[in-house]
Amino acid sequence: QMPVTVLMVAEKPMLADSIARLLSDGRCSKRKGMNKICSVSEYQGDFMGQHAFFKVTSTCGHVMGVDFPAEFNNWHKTPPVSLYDAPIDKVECTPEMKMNRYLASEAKGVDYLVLWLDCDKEGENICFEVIDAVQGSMRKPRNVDFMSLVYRAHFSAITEFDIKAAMRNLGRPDMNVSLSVEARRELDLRVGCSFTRFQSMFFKGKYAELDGATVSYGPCQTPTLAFCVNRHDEIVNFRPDPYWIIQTTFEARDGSFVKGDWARGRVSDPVEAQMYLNRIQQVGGATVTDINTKRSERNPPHALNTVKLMRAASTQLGLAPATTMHVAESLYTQGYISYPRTETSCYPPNFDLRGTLSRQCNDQRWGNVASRVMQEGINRPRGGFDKGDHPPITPMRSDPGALHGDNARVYEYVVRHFIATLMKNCVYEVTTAKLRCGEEEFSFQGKQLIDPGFTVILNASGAEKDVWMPRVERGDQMRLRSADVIDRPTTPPCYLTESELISMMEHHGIGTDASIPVHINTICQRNYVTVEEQSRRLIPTQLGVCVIHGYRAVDPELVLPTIRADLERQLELIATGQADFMTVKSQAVDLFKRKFLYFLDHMPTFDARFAATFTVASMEDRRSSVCSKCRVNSKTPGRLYCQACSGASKRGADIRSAGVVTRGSRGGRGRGGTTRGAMSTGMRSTRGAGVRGALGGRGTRGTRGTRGGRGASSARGGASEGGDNAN
DNA sequence: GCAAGGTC
Repeated sequence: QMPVTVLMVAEKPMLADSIARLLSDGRCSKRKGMNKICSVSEYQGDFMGQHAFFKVTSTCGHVMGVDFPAEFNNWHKTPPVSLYDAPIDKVECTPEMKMNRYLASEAKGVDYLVLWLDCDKEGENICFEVIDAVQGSMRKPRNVDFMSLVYRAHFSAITEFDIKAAMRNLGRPDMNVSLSVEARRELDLRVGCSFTRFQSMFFKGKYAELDGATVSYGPCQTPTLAFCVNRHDEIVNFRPDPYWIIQTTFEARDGSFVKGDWARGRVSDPVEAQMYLNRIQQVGGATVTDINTKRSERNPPHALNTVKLMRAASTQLGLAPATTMHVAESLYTQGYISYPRTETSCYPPNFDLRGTLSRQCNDQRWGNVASRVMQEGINRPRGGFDKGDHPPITPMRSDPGALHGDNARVYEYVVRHFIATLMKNCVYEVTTAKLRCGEEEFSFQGKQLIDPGFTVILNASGAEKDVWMPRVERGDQMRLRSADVIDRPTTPPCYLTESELISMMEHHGIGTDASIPVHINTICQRNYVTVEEQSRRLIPTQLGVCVIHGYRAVDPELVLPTIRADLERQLELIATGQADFMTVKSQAVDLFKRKFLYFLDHMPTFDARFAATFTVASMEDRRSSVCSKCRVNSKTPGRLYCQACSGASKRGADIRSAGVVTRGSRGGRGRGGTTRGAMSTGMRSTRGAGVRGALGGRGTRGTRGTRGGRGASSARGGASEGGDNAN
């Protein structure tokens, strides 16, 4: 009997390898695929009761991407609003990989297809990309529905147990889930590109400091920026609130001094504070009324996942998330650490904790701690979540001293974190003494470390330290050595740290573990924020602030962190089969199209924030060929500054330091003129036919009239919606 | 040239 051939496809080369090894009990042979990136592992076995020849390979993430047809990618010939109705092409993500051709060639003459793509929405979508790629070359018996030859493996961990169980219980790929991803991809493209193109063209040449910058919008990047600007606004709008405290020093029996914390904390009236001070000074001493010792413990951290690594590397190593992931990737490919992109924060049940730990026992830096943990026995960590993607990030082998720089530092963190997860709680005691001074109460505290536990290896900033306090007993009398009224204003919050921003993004479901560093990079590259070197705090530039304030004035929904969650909720209806793909998609496209048209109508409102911040590039300025900053006669036509100076502005220096503007009458007219100009550039089209004639095709007046006429109710609906939202 | 999502 001839064996059947089964093609199995995973989402990344490394996974194909693992799956083949696990399913074949290590008896598989491996060869390189024709695209040099993927490989094929082959083995013989059993499939549906038949003798079978298995070929396990993979894609490399998505096979296909979305884009507009070439003729829509000319910014000047395509009105941005037409991107809401434009056709969308699927193009190969990475043409060099020739992924479609590769998959088709491996599928030649194959009888069955088993899809091992990641068990998330994107993975379900890639399933159908693979199906499209192989459908033409698989063997198709007559009178058999092709999809009956296609199976989907559902697995939640890359372990022998899970993978073999998945193979025994194969299901089918879920078209609805895939369609929900398709809808999201389409929407992100239409919305992101339309707003970005329109804004960039609107502002082109308008303000000196912007200098032709791309003014982008995106459903992830913009809410991310909004988090930073929110904090900026809190800081700017902060009004210090004065308050008064009483600072006291008491003397213990042994002659040592200790500061007392006033039970009232603070008062808002200086006269009142003075009154209390007088009373306290009259009493002149205090009695210890209570001593209370409380035991506290801190748990070791959960197993390390991507988000935690990025946050720790930002705060403790001062590395940008993108840098951290780049370094982690390189450590992974060199075999130092496990796969670094994972959401899972607990070890799988059969994880070899002891083996992993034993490989660290000879290291000079932490070997003694690792050995001690080996001897005393590891503390199996509790808590954390298994997201079913990959095991947590752990060290795989020791470093013989070969690693340097950031590689060494990230590796060290991964090792220290791993060892910490296997150690005991940090235990300490806090002793609080209460004092009575007439009617007033004070207290002071001391802290004693009982067992440092995991904190000896993970030198986190919050490591518990001993805090000294004098020895006192209940009933002790303590002399008041000093008492003063101190006035203190409340202080504004600090700018967001990168680590806090990552947490907020994760909490609101903005981006994924893999895309969070990308979005943070984007808002830096677009000149919306700068990162303070030491603290890694994100400080919005004037441009960043203008963009967010502009949207808030027109349609605040566009920058809310919920905008993505709301969309995902709609898409979930597609995924669960409760709603039709086309219906939900066109509703969402329609909603954003209305928002976009509303935005166009209210461009003067949006622009007002920019006009109040930046210098209008006058016509003379634009015609002049002398750079207005360095006065060198080498300026690119149409730009205010020469190449050298505008290069500096691209790094953010200019926009940050941009002064407040000159709003002359000429500037006002100039702005109006530019507005119309940009609008008509955006709306006028000679190629209206394929693009829903109503929105293109006519002159400026006609366009506005036509749009108003055709979609008056919807456009107005958008308007009132935006208005309601503003309240 | 534009978004966000995979992965290398």
